[in-house]
Amino acid sequence: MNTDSELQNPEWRSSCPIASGLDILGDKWSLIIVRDLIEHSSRTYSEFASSPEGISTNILASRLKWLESLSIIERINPDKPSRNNAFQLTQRGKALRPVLEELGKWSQIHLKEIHPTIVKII
Amino acid sequence: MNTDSELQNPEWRSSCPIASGLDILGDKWSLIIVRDLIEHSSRTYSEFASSPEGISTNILASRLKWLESLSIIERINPDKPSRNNAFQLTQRGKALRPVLEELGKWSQIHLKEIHPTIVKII
DNA sequence: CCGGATCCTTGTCGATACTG
DNA sequence: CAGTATCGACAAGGATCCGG
Repeated sequence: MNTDSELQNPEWRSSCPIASGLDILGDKWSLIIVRDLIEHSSRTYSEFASSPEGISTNILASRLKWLESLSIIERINPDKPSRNNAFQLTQRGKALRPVLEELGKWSQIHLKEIHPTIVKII
Repeated sequence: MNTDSELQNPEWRSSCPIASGLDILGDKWSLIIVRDLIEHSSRTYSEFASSPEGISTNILASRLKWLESLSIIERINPDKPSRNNAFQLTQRGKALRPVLEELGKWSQIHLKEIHPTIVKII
């Protein structure tokens, strides 16, 4: 998904909106990052890393770059870098909330039999 | 995701519903299969394979098994096998429709600048 | 033909160690 | 603290083969 050359240049499998959304967000981590930013509104690198799902640092860095290049997230302080410079959702990112809400609702209803300890978070 | 030993036995990263939904559906192909079954209500192996996204046959077979083991899809004729035995959504699978609708809406609005040929399908 | 299984190559993931 | 480097494991993709 994210060899440097592909940053900001996704490969579209088709013109279907659903497939195109999955071209960008169809992996195990991107929407977890968005979820964290819906819950907390602002998050640093190490706060992402401490989420219970346990993303590893290289994957986290690559996903943050990816989502930033797509204007789904942004650095709160665009210049002066790194150290304690947290991320937040853009408008485009905030608009993903209904997607995550519907997914969360579906999971709570339909996964509780096979995943007994599932609980509401968002 | 789908070594034989893991069929029907997903690994849950956390108790968060969103993360759990992504544990099952967070890849590039599973929701494409669900989308096809929302559009067409019934589909054979080769019909899936002919969708514009171009899934390869080994990935398709593995995802169909995976989704079937999770009772998201099912064979229309449970016994008498294979040959032209199409798949359909279960209730659990049909309940994913709002998730796909929200994703499709988001993509149409927010991806059209970077993906000019995006069009509505579902 | 259709529904896969198999083989092989390439790419991506993920753990851990390390650096500015 | 915010990443990058490295390396092994595994998944994706393409091509081809096979049984009914």
